Amino acid sequence: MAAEQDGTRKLPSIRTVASRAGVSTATVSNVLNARRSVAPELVARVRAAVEELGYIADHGASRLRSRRSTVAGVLVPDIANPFFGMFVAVLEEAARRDGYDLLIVSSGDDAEQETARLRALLTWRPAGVIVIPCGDTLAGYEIAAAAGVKVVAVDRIPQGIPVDGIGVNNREISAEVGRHLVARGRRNILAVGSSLAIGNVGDRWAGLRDGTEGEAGTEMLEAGFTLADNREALAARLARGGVPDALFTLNNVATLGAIEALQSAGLHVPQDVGLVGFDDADWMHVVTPPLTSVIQPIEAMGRAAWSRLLARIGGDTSPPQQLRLPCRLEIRASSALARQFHGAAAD
Amino acid sequence: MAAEQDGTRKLPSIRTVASRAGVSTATVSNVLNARRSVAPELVARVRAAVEELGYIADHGASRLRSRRSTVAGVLVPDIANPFFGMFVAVLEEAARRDGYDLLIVSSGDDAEQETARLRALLTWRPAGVIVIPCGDTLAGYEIAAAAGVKVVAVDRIPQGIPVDGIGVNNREISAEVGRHLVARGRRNILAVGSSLAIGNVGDRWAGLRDGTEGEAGTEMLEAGFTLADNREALAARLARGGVPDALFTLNNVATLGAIEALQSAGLHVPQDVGLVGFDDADWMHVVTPPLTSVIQPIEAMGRAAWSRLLARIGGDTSPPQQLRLPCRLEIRASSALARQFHGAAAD
DNA sequence: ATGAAAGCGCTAACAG
DNA sequence: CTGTTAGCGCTTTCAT
Repeated sequence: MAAEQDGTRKLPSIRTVASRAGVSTATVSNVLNARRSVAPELVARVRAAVEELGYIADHGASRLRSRRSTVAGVLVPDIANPFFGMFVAVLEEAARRDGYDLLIVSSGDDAEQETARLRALLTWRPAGVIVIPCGDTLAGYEIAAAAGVKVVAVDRIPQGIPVDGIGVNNREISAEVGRHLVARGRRNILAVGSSLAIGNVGDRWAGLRDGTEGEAGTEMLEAGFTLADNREALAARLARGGVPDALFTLNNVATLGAIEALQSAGLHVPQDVGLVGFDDADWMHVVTPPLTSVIQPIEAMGRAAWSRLLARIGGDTSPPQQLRLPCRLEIRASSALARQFHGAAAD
Repeated sequence: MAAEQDGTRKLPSIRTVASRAGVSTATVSNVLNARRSVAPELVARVRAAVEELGYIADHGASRLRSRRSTVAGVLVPDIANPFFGMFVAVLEEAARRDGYDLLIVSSGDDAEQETARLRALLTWRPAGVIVIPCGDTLAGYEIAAAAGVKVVAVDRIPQGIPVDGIGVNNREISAEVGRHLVARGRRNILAVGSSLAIGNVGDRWAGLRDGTEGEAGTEMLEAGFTLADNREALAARLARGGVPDALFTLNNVATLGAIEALQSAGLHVPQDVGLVGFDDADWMHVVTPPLTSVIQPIEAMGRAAWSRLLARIGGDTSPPQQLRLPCRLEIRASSALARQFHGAAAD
């Protein structure tokens, strides 16, 4: 826990500024927050004093008295995952422009941690919280609700809870992936995702079946959350035989794990196995072959999430909204026709 | 700025808990913070009241009165960059275990933003700040110092400022890269980094020259901070002719940009050009060919940074320490011996 | 338009 | 061991 802070020099407070400018603390506050109009001369004196003293207002004290918070919480599964990192970056930019700072915490895809971290966030009395839940039921939602803290869920939209949700058209775009693979001659598709306990995974899996109905066999592999888990789960599946002629990896970790497992198994993409990944990343353009992937509108999601939260903070009491933003399927060589490549290799 | 928060139900305060438990607020505080010993029975009553009311202490108010802060600031160039994302993840884990929460902000590799964001952090009166500076002079350091906020610099260690610094052995490991490339028959090495204004870049460049002295020609290309900048700067350089027989990319963005530029130019790795990158990432194992890269001890850096900061917060007033952690050169195929291919004219 | 004073939720100092 | 009281830095009445 926090240790003593003996080195903390006493900072100038609003009182220091007030006495230096020869005004009351109320006037300083009004100058700094532009809430009531103040005579130009006093404004100048206050600004000068602030400058000379290097005064920096204490947002905590300000929030305590005014009951207005300018900090928002962000809860993501893992800040080290580039997908979430990019999302947080967008969020930060948007929040900053509206004068908010961000408390960012990770749940590690663990429901218990999710609740614990959410509680930790609430101790700072944020105006709102943007959360990418672990599962389909936002653990600890009631706590936030009871605290009057606005919640916006992103990516994974929790069921049966009255919160705004921002997600993508998982099922539709996955159906498109299914049709694409069928059109490329794939007849035996293995979907690889973390866990069907996650709605997104279920939707993507369902979408794949929509798009392949009657045209190709499908199979689902729940491969866990870490890179190592994914690699090993798929390796084990491939070792069991009945190798599929296409893989649809349902998130970026699964995609990387699949590439590793395929390389270990000596299977070639796209000749032996076609590959389409959900989530795009810069490196997917430069692997051999370049990866066909579903590009999520991360920036739009971040901006939408923030503007929704801001609206709620501002008092919007309309019914919970759910927004599904469209993804785009970027077709590259990893899902090309198998025969094309066989022919090319033979020549 | 912050809007009204009309929806904010009034939360139970420490007074609510106290009256429900039939004790004073001081006793509640003592139970919750374990600062003074309290009779077992009262402890039980307080805990029960906390539970029933769903009480969550207000850290802001607590900090205001106690002058002990349990929040730390983190300032990185870009949270979307996986390198920084991983670093922040390590930091978060370490901080959490010590009861601290993290305010995370990005500077966008812009010195002006760096100062602005640092100021924003200080409004929350953090116990300390961990910063990865943009350049070699931590803009706005005085502000933090004046506020008595402890600062630890990571990755890029600022010069002429009395702060603790955690970095890596850039020069030594880069010399090793140089020797490695020479041993693999490379005689004409191009280093690609963001800008020599950054000490790390300068050190890595110097290290390369150390390791190649008299054995190979070297050249430095300052390619900027974004992926697009890097790709284009290198493409332009390659188009000018005099193509080198090896590239040493000085950070992960440069590495990706280099791969893209080489692919566009139709140059093959390692036949035409050998490639070694500073910074490792999971995807570098699965590209063709796998990339030789310098692995930074991110986890150790994060932990060292946190423990340094914690020590300072705890009152450590020893002279500023600089820690240089060792990197490891992971040799893969991208820096293998060039075959008898001769696309690259070593001039 | 400005100032004086109260009080946000909490903990520290002081009594008992 | 426990309660009472003051006050952290700020914003907001309420007077003027």
